[in-house]
Amino acid sequence: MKFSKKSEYGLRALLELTLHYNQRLLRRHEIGKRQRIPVEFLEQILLALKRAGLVASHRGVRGGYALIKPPREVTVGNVIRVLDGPLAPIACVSVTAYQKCRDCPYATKSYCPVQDAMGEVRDAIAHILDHYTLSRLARSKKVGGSSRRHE
Amino acid sequence: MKFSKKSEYGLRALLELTLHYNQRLLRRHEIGKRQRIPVEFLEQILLALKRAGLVASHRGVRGGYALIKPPREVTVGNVIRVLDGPLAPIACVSVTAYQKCRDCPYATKSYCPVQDAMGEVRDAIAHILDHYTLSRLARSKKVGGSSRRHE
DNA sequence: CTCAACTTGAGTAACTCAGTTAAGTTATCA
DNA sequence: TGATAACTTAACTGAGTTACTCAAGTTGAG
Repeated sequence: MKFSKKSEYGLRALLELTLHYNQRLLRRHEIGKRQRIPVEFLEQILLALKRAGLVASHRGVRGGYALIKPPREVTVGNVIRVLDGPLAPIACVSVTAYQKCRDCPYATKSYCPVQDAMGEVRDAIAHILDHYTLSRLARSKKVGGSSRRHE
Repeated sequence: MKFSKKSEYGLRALLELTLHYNQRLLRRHEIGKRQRIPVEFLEQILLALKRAGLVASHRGVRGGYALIKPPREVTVGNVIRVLDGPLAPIACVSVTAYQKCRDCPYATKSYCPVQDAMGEVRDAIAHILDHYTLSRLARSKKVGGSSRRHE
């Protein structure tokens, strides 16, 4: 039950692009240095985000990357689905990538206990991440309350 | 962002044991057949659950496995943490296995945007799974509402 | 004292993750 | 127009994980 580095780097890269939204292009090297992401790996990530229509790139000496959708309209859920695949913890409760379980004794029945529990989890994750926008991410400052939980 | 087969099988095995709680021992072969779990793999899972104090086993001809904690006191969260490790989607928001991010530019600061979002997710997952008990799992019948979502 | 069960550890094929390498293509500016 | 600094694309790799399988035990009821 983990998100990949790809998603984490992707979010941090988009955060950087959000901070310069409508201002200027950022070179991958610049993003990589500021967010401490290996540049060649970052490349792959930006490419995927480009194919998904979230960022655009310009080549040449004054080239670079820019966010092309308003930060308010891009959610963390969008980003993670592009880079990590569906949010659902098991395929049989996925909304975007449903797959029937093979070899599950409940697959042919009208209910499944595990599906029941996992469905709730999926809904909760999706509800949070599909409402968490890049602009909110960019606004986050000192945390108070439940984060920084150290233990 | 996936739970492993191990967790899924583990839950289904415990479900089977829940149905015979305080009644009789179940042989691994019996559990494996009814829940369609490869017996040798199931073995490993039951062993882990035994070490975690959830089940007990008897050897010999009339041996088998039994749940030793009341189904009402065992949660899906417990089980998944035993079989899959911490629930948190990234280590820096884990309550049970916190680890500082290496090489994150925010690691030394007093806030982190990604941590913020992921912390919410962790709390939501934990809240659901730490309240979902085996007895509830065993009671689940025909689903109505948000499950069986097919798409 | 045997046989059916559990116990333990080691092994493995397939896959995924987190990058790296290399060989391009484009666009700007001198 | 040509050097150069950027992006583009695909192939490759080493380490680790997943989902098992195999083999050689140990235990205890009958």
